[in-house]
Amino acid sequence: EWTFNVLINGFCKVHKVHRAYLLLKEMKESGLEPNVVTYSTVIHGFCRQTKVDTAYKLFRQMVENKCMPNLVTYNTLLSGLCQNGLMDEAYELLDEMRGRGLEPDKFSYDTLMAGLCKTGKIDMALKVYEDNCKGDCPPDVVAYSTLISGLCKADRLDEACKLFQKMRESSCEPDVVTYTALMDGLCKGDRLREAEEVLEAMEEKNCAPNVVTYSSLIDGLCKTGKVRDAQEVFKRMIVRGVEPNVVTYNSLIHGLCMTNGVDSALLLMEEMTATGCLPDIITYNTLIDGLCKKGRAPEANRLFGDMKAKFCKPDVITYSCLIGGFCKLERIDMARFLFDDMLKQGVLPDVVTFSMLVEGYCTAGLVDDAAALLEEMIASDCNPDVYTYTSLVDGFCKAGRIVEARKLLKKMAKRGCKPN
RNA sequence: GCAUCGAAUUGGAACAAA
Repeated sequence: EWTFNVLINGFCKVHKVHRAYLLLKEMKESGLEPNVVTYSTVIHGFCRQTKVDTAYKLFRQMVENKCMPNLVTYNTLLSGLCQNGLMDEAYELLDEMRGRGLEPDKFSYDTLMAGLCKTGKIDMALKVYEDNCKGDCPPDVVAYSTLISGLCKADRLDEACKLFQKMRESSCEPDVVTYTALMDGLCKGDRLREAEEVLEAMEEKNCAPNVVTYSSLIDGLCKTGKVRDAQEVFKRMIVRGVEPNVVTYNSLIHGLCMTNGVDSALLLMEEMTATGCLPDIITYNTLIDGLCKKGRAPEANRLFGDMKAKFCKPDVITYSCLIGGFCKLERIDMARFLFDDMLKQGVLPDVVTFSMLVEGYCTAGLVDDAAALLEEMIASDCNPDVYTYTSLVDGFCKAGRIVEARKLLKKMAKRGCKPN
């Protein structure tokens, strides 16, 4: 049994949930009953593939087989719901567990708070925290890190700093995740002085920065226009024996692309490959976008070919960047070709893809085609947003067709999209 | 403890400016 569980967990960890599930069935067929750990492991596997409904099916199956879910099982499902923003269902599940006499533990609360932060309900997360401060499940380092990260993402940096302070007063030691979350927020908010203080505090506590800490710092520096400094940090991390990973490279590549350095960025991709760090879809998308923004869509198209040759499957972002790139060059034929190609490849265009093409048609003077595309979009169940409408309104205006522009303005309001 | 929680990376509009 133990052997099966270890093996099943291994398959889940390498994203082979299906094989894990087959093993579970094989176990049953050979007369060995899967236990609560087996089920929880596979449920976790499904949850991390965002297949929550499949996870639920297995959950019901385990109950049918008279295997009682425990706290870990519930927490696993809870996490699956929270990661997918299904907070109402999460609360229901919490009630259900209480009903079965399973009191939520710190894992449950930490999971819940993470879900609330992720869905923008940070104040509710803070409420959970405050209640727990009074109750018998005091916040741990994970709770604090979750909330600090959430406050940062909600642009509430001062509150994040205050909470960090409170944490230290409450004798709960921050760890590398806590420091990194706060430093990341401060960097992105362009409060570098304070970010440095956090790094110094880390050093004092002998808490070593890891690859996430450095990557986050590099990204923050890039996003606030300090690519040179980011490059210095990149060198420093290597000196200190922390190996850059694909995220580190991607951040720097993005920074270079945004600052006239697309060619250096391309070189950096070569360099990463040479050091055995393989580019992923984000690397390719970043570079394709960088080239497109510089009016170098044909080169981006070649990179698009490279990525496919390396079995990196283009996604909706890849296509959107390319479509935008060719629209910018007013090569609307090529843009449309790519749009049809993505449909053929089974990649669904989203509101961004459509909007770029609508804009492309407009700038190429093909306002009627743009209007037709808007209809096509609605027909394919993709809701236009302010961006889409604004492009088309602008297209009509620039073509001197003010009456139609006004009509469209009314239409968008009628469709529940408020003009800004 | 054979299973559950927290931190980093990619795409779109108008106006103004050139």
